Amino acid sequence: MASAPFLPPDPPHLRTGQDRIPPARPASFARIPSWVSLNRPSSVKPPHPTTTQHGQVENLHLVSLSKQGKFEQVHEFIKSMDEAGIAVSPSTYKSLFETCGEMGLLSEGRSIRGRLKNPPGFLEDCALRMYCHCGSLSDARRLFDEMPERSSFAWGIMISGYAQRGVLDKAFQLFSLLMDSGVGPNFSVYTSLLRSLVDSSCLEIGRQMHSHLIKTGSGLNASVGMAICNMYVKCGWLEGARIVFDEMAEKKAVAWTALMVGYTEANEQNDVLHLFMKMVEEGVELDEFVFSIVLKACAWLEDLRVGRQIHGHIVKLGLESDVSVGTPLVNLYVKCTCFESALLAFQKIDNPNDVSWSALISGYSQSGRVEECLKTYKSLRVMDGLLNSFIYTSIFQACSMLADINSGAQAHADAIKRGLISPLYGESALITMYSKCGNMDYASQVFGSISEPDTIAWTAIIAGYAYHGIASEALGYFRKMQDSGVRPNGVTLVAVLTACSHSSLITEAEGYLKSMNRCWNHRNLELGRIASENLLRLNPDDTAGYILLFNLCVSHEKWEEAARIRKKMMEKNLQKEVSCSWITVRGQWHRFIVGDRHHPQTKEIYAKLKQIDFPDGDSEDRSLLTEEDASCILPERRQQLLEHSERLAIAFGLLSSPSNSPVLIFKNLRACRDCHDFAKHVSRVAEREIVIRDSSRFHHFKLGQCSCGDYW
DNA sequence: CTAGGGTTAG
Repeated sequence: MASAPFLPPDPPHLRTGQDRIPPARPASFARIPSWVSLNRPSSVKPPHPTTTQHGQVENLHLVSLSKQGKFEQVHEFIKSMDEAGIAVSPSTYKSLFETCGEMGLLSEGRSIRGRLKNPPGFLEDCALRMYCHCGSLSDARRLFDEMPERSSFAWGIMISGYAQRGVLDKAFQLFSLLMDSGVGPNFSVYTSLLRSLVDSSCLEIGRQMHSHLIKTGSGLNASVGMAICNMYVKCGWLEGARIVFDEMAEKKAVAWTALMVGYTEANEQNDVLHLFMKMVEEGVELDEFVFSIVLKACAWLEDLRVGRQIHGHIVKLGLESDVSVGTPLVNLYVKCTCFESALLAFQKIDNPNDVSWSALISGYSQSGRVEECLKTYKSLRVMDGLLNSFIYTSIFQACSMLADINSGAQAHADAIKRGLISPLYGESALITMYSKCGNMDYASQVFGSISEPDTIAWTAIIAGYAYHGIASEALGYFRKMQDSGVRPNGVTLVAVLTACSHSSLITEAEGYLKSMNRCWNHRNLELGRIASENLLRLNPDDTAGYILLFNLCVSHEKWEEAARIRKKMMEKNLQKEVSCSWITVRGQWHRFIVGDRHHPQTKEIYAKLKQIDFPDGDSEDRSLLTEEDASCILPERRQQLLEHSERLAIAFGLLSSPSNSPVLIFKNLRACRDCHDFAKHVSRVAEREIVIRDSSRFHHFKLGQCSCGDYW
């Protein structure tokens, strides 16, 4: 082997069995694998035994090795070529530099550059580009400074190198040197400089570039115009972008899209729609980019009417199946809470990608279709490349709705293995998931792993402890948050107030809470009517607005008014959420609704309820009526009270779990007072710890007492 | 040279 310098030193994939390569013989073409000739420019004729020039095969082999990243072999092969007196050709060097640049192999690139004595100018440019691609601006600059003469390419490469890495001062310094040097700049210098101006801090220098271009008149072609417009968009100066845009001679869809992106980011969604209408009027050819951005604007505005019109346009153009159009369409319908339309739009997509799937999955979780959400996720797990960190964030959310620690922890572990936990987004969702599943240890572990928690992450952990009624921890985190300099928002304060309701550690917060409480305690019907009137004017379909007013009327014994409100809800087809409770026993789900008799152990469950023999509740305090309580006021509903879902779940829990373990129940709505009393009673007579997580918090019942202190 | 998906509470 060593005596055959032109042959691959180590081509294991060529060897079959004991097949050996004959020594000391020029390359056998039968043994040159097909990939040698791959990716050759068409101008280069494929080698042929009879017409091959000296060294051509070896050079080809070298290129091929480098493209496979086998640089150890590249060096060995170069050495053997040297020994055999075969030259490495300039085009091979060019290719080697390109590969090193693409793969970021700086030291390989350096050593190859080191072999060159007096290389031709174009090869120096290639080496320069290689250094820039590898991110070594110092190597690049050294080479640039040593060049006896610099082409306009070299200037462009060096300036772009600085610009792309955000070293703006050096980029512009060099640019002014170039202006003085007498070498005319090419367009790519301008566009790469403009492209490097990416935020509002660059606006001033961007304006200077713009005026320079106008003065010299050197670069006012379409692509430079586009670059200026984009620069102004990124720098947040939409007026400037608009002026440049209006002056463009020929406006293709790209230019419109760039400006629309600016408007969406500035949250000027109506301007996006106006631009779109103008495009349609002017007959601009619409592409998938235009639709994706205009659909995003509709989603923001939750404007279903316009959204459906645009959908119609998309269908006419036959773009419905395009993944770039179909995906934002799915999202539009999700945001407008039209889940059926979202699903239909998804089904029309030809090749849904991970973004499409994440739009669908987040739609499932946002519309509470938790089981479909998890089912879809599981089906994606066995496919390649369709899961991403967005999907996992939605999955964590779904698991917190289910309060299913098993699925949740599994998804968490899975996401860790795949490296798909999104910083802050996924982490905050995990904190909430573990909190809602009742495991504050895990929740705080996740929080502790975040290097720089933002407002939302802090809020998530505070809300978690508040949810569990552990005020001291919640307030401790709130103090730490303030110390860290992260600003709380309205949501944070709601969480803090929730925590405060069990503590007088922050007198101000307590006072605030008390003042809010007094309004409810006064049971001011007149004020309540005005408030709900306004609330319902904002959103006529808001169930909570009706329910609150209904409860208020009930507490004032205004039965007829209460009935009218109910009737109105029925007319508008607004349904209150069906109350249900669930429990997991040995990994199995058991779900109950009021008066449920579907469970296979129904007989035993009702027998157990009877055995507990809790007296029919007659709570005199109607100020804390929940939605369910209110319906219990009506005599025919009173019987139902005895069969509320959480009672069924508790009874089943007592029957089916070991007598020394706590019974953990989940409920989708707030616990009613009678059932709360029932749970206290059970915890005393059965001497069992009972934990109920309702829609607002955790309740830990022990020996007739509840951790919530009867406040929830 | 332009696009689409996800986080906290009541």
